[in-house]
Amino acid sequence: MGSTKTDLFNKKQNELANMAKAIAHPARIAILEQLVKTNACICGDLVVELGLAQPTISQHLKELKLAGIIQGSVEGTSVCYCIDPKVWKKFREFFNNFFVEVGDPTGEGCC
Amino acid sequence: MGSTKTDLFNKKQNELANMAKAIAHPARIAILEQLVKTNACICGDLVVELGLAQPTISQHLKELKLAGIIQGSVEGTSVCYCIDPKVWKKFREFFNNFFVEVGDPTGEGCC
DNA sequence: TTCTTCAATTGCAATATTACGATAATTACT
DNA sequence: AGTAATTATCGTAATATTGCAATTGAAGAA
Repeated sequence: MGSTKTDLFNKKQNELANMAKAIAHPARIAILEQLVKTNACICGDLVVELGLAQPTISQHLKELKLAGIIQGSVEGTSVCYCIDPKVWKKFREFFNNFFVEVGDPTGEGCC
Repeated sequence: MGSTKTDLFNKKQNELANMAKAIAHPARIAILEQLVKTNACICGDLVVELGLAQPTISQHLKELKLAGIIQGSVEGTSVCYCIDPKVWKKFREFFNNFFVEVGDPTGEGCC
């Protein structure tokens, strides 16, 4: 126990769940916001911006990289991170498709 | 350690992270899909639909209810669940606002 | 009341996540 | 080589999540 039974669900459901998990932490949201805001890449500035320790930031970056939503490239002694626009769009579409317009005839749910 | 340092982040970031966490599990996504699909409410049918044990489903429902995205009301011996359209829309907007269009001049990130 | 049915809660085990100190790895510069 | 700067990884502790068996709770039917 303790681990998700992914085999019970279809690919889309697992994929969307993983996407949600990738952004299910305020630090990772803050990182993505920074990367979008500054358009280009930053690196260890993130450690200063957010108040978390360097290993913690590094770990969050790793998870975002694993999810594919960011890229990192070595730039001298520092590392430059940025959004992967392709994957970003994929996220955008997945969440958009999931949160379809839902009818509310009564305006107050159904029960 | 082990717990998120929510005080380092602003309200929007924490709120969005919590929303993401609410749907960061394929079972909860499957539940929401069912509720949207059947429009009206189901209840213990969810236990049959998904292959998880009754207490597990109950726990996922509890989390979704805590996030506010679903409502439950007693209907005889069974309980009827449904989407809260108001909160659903809020989720929709939050994710939509977060995943803004991101420019990709080169088409391949920035690093 | 007793029985049945369905859902919530409890208690527990397994696993995952979050955070950080300490340490390594990498690159640039002397 | 040695040093400084920056990031990744390791190891560990604290907490959170997932899942279910067993039980309890609540509502209707006998």
